[in-house]
Amino acid sequence: MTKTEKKTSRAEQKARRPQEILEAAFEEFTVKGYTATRVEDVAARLGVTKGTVYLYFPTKDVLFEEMFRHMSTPFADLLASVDTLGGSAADRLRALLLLAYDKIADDRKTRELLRLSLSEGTRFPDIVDRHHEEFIAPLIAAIGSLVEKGVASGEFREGAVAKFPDVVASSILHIAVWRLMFADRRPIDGPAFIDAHLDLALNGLLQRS
Amino acid sequence: MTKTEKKTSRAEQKARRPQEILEAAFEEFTVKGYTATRVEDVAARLGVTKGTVYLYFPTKDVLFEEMFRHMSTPFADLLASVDTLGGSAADRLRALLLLAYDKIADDRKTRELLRLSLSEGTRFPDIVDRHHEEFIAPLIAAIGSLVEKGVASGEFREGAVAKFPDVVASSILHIAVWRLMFADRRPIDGPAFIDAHLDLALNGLLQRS
DNA sequence: TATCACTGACTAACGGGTTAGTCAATTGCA
DNA sequence: TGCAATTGACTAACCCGTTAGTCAGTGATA
Repeated sequence: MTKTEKKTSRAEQKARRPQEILEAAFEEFTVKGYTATRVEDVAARLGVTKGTVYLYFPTKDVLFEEMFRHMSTPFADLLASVDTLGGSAADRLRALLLLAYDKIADDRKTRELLRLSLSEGTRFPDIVDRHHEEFIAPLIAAIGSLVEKGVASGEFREGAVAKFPDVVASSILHIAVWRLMFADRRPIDGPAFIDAHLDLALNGLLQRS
Repeated sequence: MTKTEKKTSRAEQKARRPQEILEAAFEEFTVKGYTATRVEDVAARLGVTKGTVYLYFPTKDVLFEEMFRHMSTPFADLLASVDTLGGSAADRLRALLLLAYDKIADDRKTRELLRLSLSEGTRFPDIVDRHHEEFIAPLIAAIGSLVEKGVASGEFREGAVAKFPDVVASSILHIAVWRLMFADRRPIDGPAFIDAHLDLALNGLLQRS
C-alpha cells in the first residue's frame, strides 16, 4: 500500500504516520482492551509491521496514553456556545444537554473512551484524572452555573440540585453506558430519553396542586 | 494454609473449593481484567496451584463465566419487599431507589460486575444479556409499575417518564460509574446524591407559578 | 535531464519472558 | 494400604521490544 502509493511523498507519509497509528490503536484497544491488544495487530491495520509502530512510540503503554490523548477532542467551545444562546433558562439547559449528548453519548469515540476509562482506569489513573479535569469538571461547572442563573432570575426554584449539578447530566451517562453494554442488541432512542429526563427534571413527578 | 487446617475434613474442603476459587477469581478478574489475570494468581490466593483450579474448571473462559454467575446475587426479594411498603407513591419510590442504591452503587461486588460487563462484555455478550434479564429489566419494571400506580392514584402527573422509567434510576448508575472511575480519589456522597436527584425528580426545577 | 550516492522508513526475524492447559508423580487422609 | 486430592514440571503458543539489513525515494552533480 505505502509502496504503491505514488501520490504521497515520503515526508508526507512520515508526517501522517503518528496519527494513523494512534487511530488504528484506538480501534484495536477499544475492541480488545489494553492487554489483549497486540501491537502487531495495530500495525497490520495500516499494512505495516510492528517495528514501524515502535519507530514512533517507545512502548505499548505510551502508545495507549497518547492514543487516549489524541482521541480526546476538547469541547470548551461547545460549552462557550451555550453562553451565547438566548431564551429561557430551561431552553438553554435543554440546548446544553443536547449538545453534551451529541458529544458524549452519541459519539462513538467519546463513548469508547469512557469504556477504556472504566476498564483500564486502574492501570492508567492519571489519564482518568486528566479526563476529569478537561471534560467532566467543565461540563458539570457549566450546568451548575446555568442552574444558578436560572435560580437567580427566579425561573428555577432553589433545591438540592445546586449542590449536585451533575444529577442533571446523569441521563447522558445512562445512555452512553447502555450503548456500551448492549451495542446494537438493545437500541435506545437517545434524544427521546433526554427529553423524558428533561420533562422529569423541569416539571417533576408530583402533581401540581 | 489448606494443609495446616486441621478442622476441615477432606470432603468439606472439596465441597468448599469451587466457591473459594470463584471468589478468588472475582478478586483477580476485577482488579486486572480478563486477559491480564493469570490462573496461577487465582490459585495462589487460596494457597494452591494452577492444577487445582483446572481440577474444578475446564478453561479460563468457563472460570470467568461461572464467577460472574456466582457473584450475581439476585434481588427479586428486594423488589418484592417494596410492594409491602405503605406510604405515598413518593415515599415508596424513595424507598425503592435507596434499596437499589445499596444493592448497585454501594455494593462493591455489584459495582465491579458492572465494570466487567463494560470491559469484557464484547467477549462475553451472553453474560451481559443474562444480567439484563435478571437484574436490569426487573428493576426498571419495578420502577415503571410504581410510577404507574402513582399516576393512577393521581399523586403523580402523567409525563414522558412512563415511557422511560429508567430515567429515575440513572442517578444510581451515575454513582456507580463515578466510583468505578475515581475510586477513593473523588469520593461521592451516595445517599445525598440520590436525595438531590429525588428532589429534582419529584418537584422539578421550574418555579411553581 | 540522466545518473548515482546516500538516506531513512520499514521489514523480518529473533531473544527473552510469559501463560494456558496437561499429566505423571506425590502426598496425606481414611 | 488404597485412593483421591493436589502438585509442579512441562509443552506449545504467544507477544513485547530489538536490531541488522533492505530498498524506495531524494537530491546533488555533471
